[in-house]
Amino acid sequence: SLGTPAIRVRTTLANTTSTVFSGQGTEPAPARSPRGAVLIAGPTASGKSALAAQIAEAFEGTVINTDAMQLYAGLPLLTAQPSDAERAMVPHRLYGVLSGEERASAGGFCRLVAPVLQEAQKAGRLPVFVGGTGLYFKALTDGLSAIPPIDPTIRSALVAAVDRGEKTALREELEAGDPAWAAQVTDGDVQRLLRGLEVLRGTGQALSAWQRAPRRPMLSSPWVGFVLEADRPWLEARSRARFEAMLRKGALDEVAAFIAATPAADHPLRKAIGFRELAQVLDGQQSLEAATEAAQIATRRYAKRQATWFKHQIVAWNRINAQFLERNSLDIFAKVREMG
RNA sequence: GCCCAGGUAGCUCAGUUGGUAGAGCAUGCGACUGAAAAUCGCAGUGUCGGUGGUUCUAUUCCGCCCCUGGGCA
Repeated sequence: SLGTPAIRVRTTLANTTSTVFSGQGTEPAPARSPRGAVLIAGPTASGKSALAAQIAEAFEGTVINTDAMQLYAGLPLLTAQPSDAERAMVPHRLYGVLSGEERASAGGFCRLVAPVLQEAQKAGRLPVFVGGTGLYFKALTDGLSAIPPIDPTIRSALVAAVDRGEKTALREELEAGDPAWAAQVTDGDVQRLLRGLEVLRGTGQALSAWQRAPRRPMLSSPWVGFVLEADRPWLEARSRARFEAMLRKGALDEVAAFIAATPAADHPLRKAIGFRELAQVLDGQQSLEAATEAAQIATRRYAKRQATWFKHQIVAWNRINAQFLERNSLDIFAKVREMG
């Protein structure tokens, strides 16, 4: 139907079925992958994992996770990690590699990426980064400031101070030591308040000063970025279907098993969308219908935050309508080919 | 049928000793340099159940009616 040797991209819900090319052998899979890297960002449930797997398969690439929650092991279903079928199709890296003892961060992500990237390049495989975490993409393309790791006891001391109600004093400390950063941090934003202070205390230098220094991007070679976009009703219908599919595949049991195995209340996966909602179902505090509805709302809000980020923070990428991936696939593949 | 408690934003509710109203959540928009599926900021919206009365003025007081929940019969 596409006239040329067809690359047919079929998106799937919930990363269930693997997607296929129906090129009947005519698709000229390049013998060598193009140099560089492919980046695919998009809101949840937009079909980016499937697209990434497709591109990686066609260009002999390696899919590299660029999603904070998917970095963790423990809730592969709920965090929508690629299915076994997709993983069998093509190498996937950095999915479920952290226990939760080791916490993800933008810097930690970069440290994880470095060897994976090197390995792919050495093997001549095209790195295909996919995920929904805008900050991680920014770290890849723009780099982070070279702030050394901060002694975690500094953070704990700060958290303890906040718990003691000393926020005002902390705020004053930040304003004195790093006025530029303090000006950007709203009163309610404890997370950024603490970050500013831990850098100040840990390095003796203001975070804003670190940030003024030039940064080195993770990706030095050429790359192409794609941002998937979609109408909200379309996206919402898909995310609803995906959540229901997760439930059918045992998301509730997965959450129960996770809680049993990992009681730590501060485990990062507890912030995964749908976790709290399903935990409440297990506790009998909420019906499954109510939980589904609540998870849906959380997902919608998350998708909006992602869209805002991609719209304003990631400007130079190719915008792709996720609703017509098939129609756009030739264009996408062409852009990947042209990159090198 | 009687008694009681309610009917205020999309939802849950607060409030006005009479001068046409607010919080949280939701929604919309936005910010974003090591927690980012995180964290945070800004912004709508209301015939205050209906109707009659008292009053300069009623969402607020009074009567009647309607609806919801509980109790008694």
